[in-house]
Amino acid sequence: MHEDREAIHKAPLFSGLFTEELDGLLSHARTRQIKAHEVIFAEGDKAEAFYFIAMGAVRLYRLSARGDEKVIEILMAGSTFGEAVMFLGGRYPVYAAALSETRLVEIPISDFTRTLKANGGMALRMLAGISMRLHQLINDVQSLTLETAGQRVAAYLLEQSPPDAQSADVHMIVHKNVIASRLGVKAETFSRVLATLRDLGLITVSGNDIHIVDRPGLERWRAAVGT
Amino acid sequence: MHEDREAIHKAPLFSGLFTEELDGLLSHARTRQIKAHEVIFAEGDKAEAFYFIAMGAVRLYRLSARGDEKVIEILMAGSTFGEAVMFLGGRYPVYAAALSETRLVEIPISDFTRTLKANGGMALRMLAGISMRLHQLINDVQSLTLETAGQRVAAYLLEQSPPDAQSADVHMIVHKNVIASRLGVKAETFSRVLATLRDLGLITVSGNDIHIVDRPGLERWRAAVGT
DNA sequence: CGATGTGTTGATGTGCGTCAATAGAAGTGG
DNA sequence: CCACTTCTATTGACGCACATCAACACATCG
Repeated sequence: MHEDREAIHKAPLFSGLFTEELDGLLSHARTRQIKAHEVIFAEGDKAEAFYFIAMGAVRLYRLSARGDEKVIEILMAGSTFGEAVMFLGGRYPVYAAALSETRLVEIPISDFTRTLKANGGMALRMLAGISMRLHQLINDVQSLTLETAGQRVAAYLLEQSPPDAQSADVHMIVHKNVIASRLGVKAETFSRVLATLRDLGLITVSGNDIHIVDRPGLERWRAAVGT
Repeated sequence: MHEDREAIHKAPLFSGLFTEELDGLLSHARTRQIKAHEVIFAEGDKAEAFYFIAMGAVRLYRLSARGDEKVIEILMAGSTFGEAVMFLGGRYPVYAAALSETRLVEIPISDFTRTLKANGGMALRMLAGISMRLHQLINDVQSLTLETAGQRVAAYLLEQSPPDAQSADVHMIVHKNVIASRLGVKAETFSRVLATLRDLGLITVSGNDIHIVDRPGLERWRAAVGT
């Protein structure tokens, strides 16, 4: 039926669904092709659907009264978004925009709640998924208040690479200013931190590829100073 | 049966339960009396129960590697905590400690998940509750990155008072350093902000009671400068 | 090949944290 | 009920991490 059926079935939220349940969920789903930088929904918009990213990448963000932007989350293909907020008075609490050419599967909320009621396990998996995001946000709040910019950047590099490796490669798919905003840092500061890490011999940078030369050293630098 | 039965039934999460369901939920519940400053659980502890606050107040917080503390949430009587994280690998992601003499009802997770499976509506209400916390954390992340300390303090005062009033009274039950940490500010800065607001004639302070003299003015001050 | 966007680096400013001193408030014990 | 300790809050002086402003290097693209 749907061209992205298989991919959707692999998403954590839906992996436990039976074939018929998935069909029911997707019965009114439609595919949307989104151009880079295009806004998918705005904060305050009525939430009538949530989304599965079949291809591309999406950023969720907030705008301050002065127009400054804070990226809350960066989402890649295979993720869902918008489902965590549907229960919240029916309004999206964030903006969503495509970071690159993106293909989305748009699933109406009504189909979703119907499937949810019929499938107890799905409710539990969804609770688990939302809990993970909750946990992530708690981490963000902590690091925004208790850690330096340098520590946050280092933490980002470390969590983008396997924990037990001596060295690793991190490829930054999205623009650096987006990552910077996600980390709660200005783009200039992000650049400077990478420069000092490079000068310390902990990493090498070429374009959007960062090679972590000395992971343990990076961990130590993070714990010790972060500046 | 349980002395706090009625109060528990009024909590949003449980208000839709039938009598027998509530009985099942509370069948293994026990009451715990907690002294001020006592730790209820630590980050990383195995999550085997969640809690209803029958009396008193609780703070949820994180500790940095250097021992610095960030208050994530302040909870008063009638609230539940710990239920949002049970799905997360069975570990609490935060510390919980009593802010004053506190009486808790401790409900084992096993009873909870059983009730959850039997009651689809409860799963939905729980999703709604977690979504609210998620929303709150998104707000926190935004204001920590895009607003000044002054704006956060002003926002706190404004959300503690009715939106349409010209003036209002805010009573701070917990110590100012706890509120400050919740807002992501040092206690000294919190004190200074209140002082400038007082000097501007927007509020008056006496002990733990703040009187908002000019709410619209406070809103304007928040939007305009925040410093 | 100019134009536009992204990243780097330098100079400068400042919001807020840090350190420190003091004043009250609250609790303790005789 | 009053000395004494202990804790919370306030206020000042100072420093620093990071933002801001600005100039420039590069890359991409029509």
